[in-house]
Amino acid sequence: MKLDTIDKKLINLLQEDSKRTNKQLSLLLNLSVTAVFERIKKLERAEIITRYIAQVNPKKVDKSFIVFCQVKLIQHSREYLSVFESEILKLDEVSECFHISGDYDYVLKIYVKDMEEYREFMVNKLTTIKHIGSTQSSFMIGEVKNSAKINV
Amino acid sequence: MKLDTIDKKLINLLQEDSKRTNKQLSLLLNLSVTAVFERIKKLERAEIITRYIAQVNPKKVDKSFIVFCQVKLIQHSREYLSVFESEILKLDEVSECFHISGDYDYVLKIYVKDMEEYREFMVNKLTTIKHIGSTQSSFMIGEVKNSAKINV
DNA sequence: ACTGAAAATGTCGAACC
DNA sequence: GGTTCGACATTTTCAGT
Repeated sequence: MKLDTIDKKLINLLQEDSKRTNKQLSLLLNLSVTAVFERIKKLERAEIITRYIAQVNPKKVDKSFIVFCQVKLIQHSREYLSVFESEILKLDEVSECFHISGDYDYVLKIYVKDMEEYREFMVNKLTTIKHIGSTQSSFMIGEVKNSAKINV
Repeated sequence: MKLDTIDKKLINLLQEDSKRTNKQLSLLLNLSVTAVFERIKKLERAEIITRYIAQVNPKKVDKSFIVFCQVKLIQHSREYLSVFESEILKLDEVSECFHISGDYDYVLKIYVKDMEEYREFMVNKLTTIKHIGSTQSSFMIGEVKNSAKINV
């Protein structure tokens, strides 16, 4: 699907705040309410906008200990990869997991309450997964930018 | 604020799909529409739910080249940190940036079109920032999990 | 893409358990 | 804390042009 300037603006606006009403958007974009409505539906149908979510403040829900954990497997056979990946999907603490190039195979973003809970997670969950070679954890000290936005 | 089981369920549901209507939520939670409405307002007022956003498919908007870039500064003085951080905020390609412990100081999540655009970004934007010691880029090969969710 | 109108939801007060 | 009821405002949705 081809996107014009208005589509791009609309996508950016909805990535910042999806609770804006079509009326508000229509004013920002100089369109009618219906035109906005139709553009959004088109973006949804084209799966350019995939979903709408609420964002939660980790500090207020006892998940302020945030860790980036890199994982290396002992081998890179298809089987090892898929065992690891399907186990990761089951772990609630893991919010994101990406297969990456470089020294390590995966990077995980993990939300827990504190170091103790992280230790529990590592010992009883993550490192019980088969075929893990090594891991390296980086703890989040501060959040500089967390836009969750792809600027188009 | 103290959260009961229903609050937690509600938070998880809204993190998965914030477009659910209060009516749908009321059925899922065995509450009245009004009760759902009031709980959500309370969560918003308490800033437990901070905002609502649309998620975009990077492949459909020409941003399928995703990079985790770790950055090390040459020194850790307050001044160097804040110069770096304020420069990062200006870069549209950087969706997320966190200050982390460990070998590197920061990790960045970057969305661009392709390797060429990434090279442009590195040469003309990122590495022109003062006080950067070294960087290390990991390219995303695959997405295993991208829930953007904090399970409570 | 627009206008206009119907249908669905959101919002909130009141009375009550 | 929870409920139902009711009413109005707002928004979504869709015909027709």
